[in-house]
Amino acid sequence: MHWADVAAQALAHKGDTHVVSTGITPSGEFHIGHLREILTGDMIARASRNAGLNVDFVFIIDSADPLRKVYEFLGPEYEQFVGNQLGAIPAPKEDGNPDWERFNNEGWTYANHFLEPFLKALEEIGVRPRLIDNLESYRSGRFNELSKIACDKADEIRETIERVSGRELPADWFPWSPLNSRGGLDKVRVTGYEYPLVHWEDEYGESGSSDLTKGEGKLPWRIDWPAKWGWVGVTCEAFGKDHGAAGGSYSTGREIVQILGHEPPHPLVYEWISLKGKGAMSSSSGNTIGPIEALELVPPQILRLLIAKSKPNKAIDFDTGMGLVTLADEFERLSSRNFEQELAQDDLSRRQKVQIEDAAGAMRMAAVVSGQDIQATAVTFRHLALLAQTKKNDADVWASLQASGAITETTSQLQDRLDRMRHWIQSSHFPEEMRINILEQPNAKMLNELNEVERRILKELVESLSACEWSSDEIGASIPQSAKNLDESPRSAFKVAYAALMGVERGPRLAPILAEMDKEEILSLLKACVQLLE
RNA sequence: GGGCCUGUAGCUCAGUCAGGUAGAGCGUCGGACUUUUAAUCCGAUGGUCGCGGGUUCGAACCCCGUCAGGCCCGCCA
Repeated sequence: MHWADVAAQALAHKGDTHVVSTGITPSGEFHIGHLREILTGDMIARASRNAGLNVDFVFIIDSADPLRKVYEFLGPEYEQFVGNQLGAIPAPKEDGNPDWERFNNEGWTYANHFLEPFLKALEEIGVRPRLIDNLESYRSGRFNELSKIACDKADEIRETIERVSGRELPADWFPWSPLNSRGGLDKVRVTGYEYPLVHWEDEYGESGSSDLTKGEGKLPWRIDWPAKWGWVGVTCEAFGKDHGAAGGSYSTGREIVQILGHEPPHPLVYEWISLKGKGAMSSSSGNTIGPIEALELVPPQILRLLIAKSKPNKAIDFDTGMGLVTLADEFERLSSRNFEQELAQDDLSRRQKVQIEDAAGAMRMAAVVSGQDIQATAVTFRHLALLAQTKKNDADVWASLQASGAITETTSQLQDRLDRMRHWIQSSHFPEEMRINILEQPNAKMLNELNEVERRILKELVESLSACEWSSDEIGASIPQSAKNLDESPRSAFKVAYAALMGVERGPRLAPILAEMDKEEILSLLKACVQLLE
């Protein structure tokens, strides 16, 4: 059974109506690590609906969280906002400094700025959660009731956090962080509590009272989270392994939520996604791939497959080079399989059966529209990469595919894929080994390995290519002909051609590539090869 | 120091919950295709299941220990 179906089954045991929740702090650019958070939730929700459950899938935007520091991508003017809530401060402009104009005129905030492109990507990926703005929820009083309980039972909550996390809280700790005189959540101390007011004193010498029914502050994270579970009615949440450790925020949260009078949600811990060879994803170090950027390279189904095929507790090493080719080709293979037919065989071992079911489940989760079958395109990424590099315009790509019988007509799906492929080829992520490289200078090492017969074929090749008309068909006929002229296998002519032109043993179909190149350049390269051997 | 997760074929992983002859894909190698889609098809290759104990008729799986990597236990997702 696919992991999402396993989670759905666990939920089904508890009831038939569920709220699956996800949450992210919009503190900077979103990356595909964040995608795992939201896709894990999406897949659980989808699997649960497939299992006949009634599911509300929500994405809580943690806009009430404070700006922690002036990140590298921010200008120095942000110093004044450190500690202030992300949904209450201006977005950065191009130069990194605050865009006061949009903030004042449209209320365009820091949180909006980073959230918007992510939401766009989500739409393309087929994720449509109900959005909940956390700051707005505080301001509109959604947290009232639970904030009151938290403050009333401050001692009990303190005891829980200290016992479960094993750390000691400061003497003036209080389960409500009031906003200070400058709108920040730090540099402030709670001095008293009389519902609904929390009295405070800040390091700027000011003091005041925070009305917890009006969102003049927020619950600290370890209480904020369970309080959300409470008022939203969350029954299932997937979260990163940082929260999942013993003593982490889930283990305190599951107790605190009960103090608040609710039940903890079914947890699912997921691992991080790192970038191949570059370590963990991190927005601040620039070591990041955004969902938007990833979508420029591969279609959304493949991005979904990346998450779907790995169990949540497995770390994913995202590779935008050859790994992406392998992933994409795997996607093609999977989409052309008929899982029902495979499962109908009766001599399957338990192991084989599990494997087929998991593959089928992963593909169900990879579909952008739930329930929609994924059509095989019959064109592998490798092949398309080849065509995209050798054919300048799209029409020629389609003509080639039709000629080879791979496709009968061009679909929007294929066009879409070709567009992304061209993007990928132009990007720095495209792997060198996939790039078609015609040599500029002869590769002596490869040439020296040619035997006598092959060297004669090389000369013959120069002759026949000089004589031929410079078209794909003619070149395609001339290469094997040069070997046939010497009563040798056509295969050996290709070996010679690859060695001379690309310095490799095997390669992509040569004729269309050569046809796109200058005849004289190719001939002079071949002649140089002949010379080198003499 | 305490805890959680991970460790299985060259690579990515499944299989661990319900113990029953070590699996898949990729890669590699070989063959086929008398003009090659780095294609396709066929075949082969490949593992002291991190290590050491224990329980059991039987352990990758359960128990104890141990090593390695990651993470958490700092009002930070």
